[in-house]
Amino acid sequence: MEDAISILRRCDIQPTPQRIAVVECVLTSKSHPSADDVFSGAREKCPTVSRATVYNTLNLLVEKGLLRMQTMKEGAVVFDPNIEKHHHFIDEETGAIYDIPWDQLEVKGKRGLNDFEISEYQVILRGRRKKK
Amino acid sequence: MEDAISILRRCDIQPTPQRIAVVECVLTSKSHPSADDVFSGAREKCPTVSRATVYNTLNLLVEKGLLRMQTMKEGAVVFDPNIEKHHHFIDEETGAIYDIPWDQLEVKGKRGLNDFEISEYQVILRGRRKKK
DNA sequence: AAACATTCTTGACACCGTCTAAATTAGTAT
DNA sequence: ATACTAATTTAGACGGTGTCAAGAATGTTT
Repeated sequence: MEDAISILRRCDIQPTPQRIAVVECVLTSKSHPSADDVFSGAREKCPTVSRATVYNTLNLLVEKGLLRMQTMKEGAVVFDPNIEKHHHFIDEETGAIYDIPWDQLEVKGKRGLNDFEISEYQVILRGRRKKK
Repeated sequence: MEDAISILRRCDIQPTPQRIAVVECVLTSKSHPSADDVFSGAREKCPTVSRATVYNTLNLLVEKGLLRMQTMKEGAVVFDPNIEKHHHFIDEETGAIYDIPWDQLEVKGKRGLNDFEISEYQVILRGRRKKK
């Protein structure tokens, strides 16, 4: 697994201890951390890191295409390290977000969307995850 | 067009001047007002209405099924008076949200979603609206 | 009118995210 | 190494969104 420093270098971002902590945290975290989740995690590795640096770094990573920003939960944006195209399922009871592989849903557009130039899309499903 | 008082009565909500102002505002507003949009509008009809009352009323209306709450814009929830099933298109330049009629897109699920009990879904499209 | 229940307002509060100024750090040149 | 410059980080202030509690106002019942 590529380590945080190489990742940062590959993206022309200077690897500082703070940024390394953020990257390590994002990559090992559950799949859809909020900025605050990352902040807490990064604090453990680098106790002096500030809120502003975490936000700055996350935004940098989004700019460079390492993360996607998703506004799905109320009140807070979440970050998605899965940058492949995929859909999302939101458990209405727990709020958990699950990735749905792109090819498990097929979306077919009918006529009538001529006014719009679509650059991307995704399906957002809501419901309950079955306890198996 | 049904007036605000009848709408409130129909939903077993006591029609007070403040609530009437909120309902009138939501129904005549552009299609996806934020809570703050509604607050500003309601202030014009009822200058003493408070922020808290606007939030309370909007949540009441969502409970009763008169509005849908959507978390699509960053930083703020928007309310959708269109409670028919429909999809959404978000203009990435302007942030404007357009409704896409339900039958203009067809979503077909493949096998593999057995773990999930889907209660609702929608497609979110992003891009640019063509200036015709 | 008195008692009661609803509703509304005000102001305080918590949270998210951004911004700024100042301090620290890293990088470069001498 | 030293000095200089640029990049980065920090702490705290700030604005916006949304919630909450206490009291004031309103309406209803008796």
